[in-house]
Amino acid sequence: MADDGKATPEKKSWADVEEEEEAKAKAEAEAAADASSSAADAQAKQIEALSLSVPEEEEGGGGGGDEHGPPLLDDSDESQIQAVTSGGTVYESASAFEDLKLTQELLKGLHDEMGFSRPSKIQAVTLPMILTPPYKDLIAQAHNGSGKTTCFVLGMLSRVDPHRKVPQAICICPTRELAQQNKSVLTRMGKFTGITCACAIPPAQKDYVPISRMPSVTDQVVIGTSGTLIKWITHKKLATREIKILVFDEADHMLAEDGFRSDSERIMRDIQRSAGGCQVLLFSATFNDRVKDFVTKVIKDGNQIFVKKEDLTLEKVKQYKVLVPNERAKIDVIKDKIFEFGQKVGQVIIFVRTKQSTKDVHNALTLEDYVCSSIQGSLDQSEREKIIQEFKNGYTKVLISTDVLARGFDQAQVNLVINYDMPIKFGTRDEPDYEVYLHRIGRAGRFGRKGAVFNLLCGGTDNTVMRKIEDYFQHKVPEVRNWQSEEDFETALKDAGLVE
DNA sequence: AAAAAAT
Repeated sequence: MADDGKATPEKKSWADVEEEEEAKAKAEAEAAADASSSAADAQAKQIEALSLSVPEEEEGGGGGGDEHGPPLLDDSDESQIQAVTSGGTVYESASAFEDLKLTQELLKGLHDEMGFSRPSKIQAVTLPMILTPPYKDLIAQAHNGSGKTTCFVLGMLSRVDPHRKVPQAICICPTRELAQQNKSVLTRMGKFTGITCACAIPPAQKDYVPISRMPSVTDQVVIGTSGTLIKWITHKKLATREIKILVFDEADHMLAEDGFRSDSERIMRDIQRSAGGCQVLLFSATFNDRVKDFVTKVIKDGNQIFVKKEDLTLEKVKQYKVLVPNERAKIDVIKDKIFEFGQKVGQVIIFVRTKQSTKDVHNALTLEDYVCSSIQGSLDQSEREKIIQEFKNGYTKVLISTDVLARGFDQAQVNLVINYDMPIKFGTRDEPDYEVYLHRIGRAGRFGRKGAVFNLLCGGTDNTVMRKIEDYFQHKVPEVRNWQSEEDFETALKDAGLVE
């Protein structure tokens, strides 16, 4: 009966750089002139009650790999959110997938293949917005693990014509792993529709074929990373003429981060030119003020859903500080505490700051016969896939990773996250990367499950970073009193609900 | 002092 969290794969015209700077300056001016009616604020419908209400875990019985549906919405009034949005259109929140005029094939995929019974809150609110003509753009923020993937996957599956063998939907992701994961969700959900999906990521070396010899894409949906998508478009392997819907997963990152931003702009411009525009969906758990301001200027007339940053931390994922005297002690904590307790409870991801650190930590642990694996973006593609596969299979329990897996990676059994290094903004010493922090801890507690996070802090800088994070999210993080005490760790895991 | 994406 104490069987917890079996896989529920949640399952689930355009500004130039200069214009953005201009927009930023303008926004600041506006904000100064009239704080109460800045354009972004006025339009944003802050739906604050969007946090998922998840039933207590009540899964019984074993059953390998069988999947549960998403948590049911409460039968309270809360489940009936009415969002009045841009253009005055009123959308009725969907209390059942049946309310959405989906095809029988799609409903079958949702119920039979995915095991979903009813929409999660973010799904209930956004799906009508996505699926009701006129198809308006959407910027949607919702908590980690709350079911965003299903929103845009269902959006793409509903809007493409299965009978036309031509690309009609594109989804852009920040990492290859996320692209593959999203493709896998879409393929499962669309199992009975006949819709197919191509994954636009660089091939493993062994599968390499020159782009000139690659056949044109005939799949209705293409999900990929920005560089490869651009490559396919440039070489006329991916026609954008009939694209009806364009999705940015982890949109704050894709639209605001250097490198990604220009790629994203490029793809939007291509579609704008050849297809005359299409519905654009932006999804992420994080949109900081700066990015929110930017994206609301890029996607002007869309519907918007935002969550206050103070409401973003997941209640069921307990965070802790662990003060250690030196770097070496971090390894000891992993060995003596995390391997001791953590991997018995579920799977563990250890986040480090650099690629080199993944190797260092991995080696240090391997030297002492601890079994783990590590991943970072410089590994060969086939190696990356193998490591992910082994982790998703549950074959490996402890995975050391750079921020390549910080966003979107969905593995229900992960209920423990270790911040071996705290995330800091590039070029700074003690300025936290709040978004990365939130995404990392969101790897635990998928779909309302319980989880724990241990922040390993060594020295003044780490403490400063942690304190700023607490202030930012207005969330006090308790301390594990003694890093050497087994009891203290056990108590923490008990409080988190991970051990009896 | 950087993760990521890709040529």
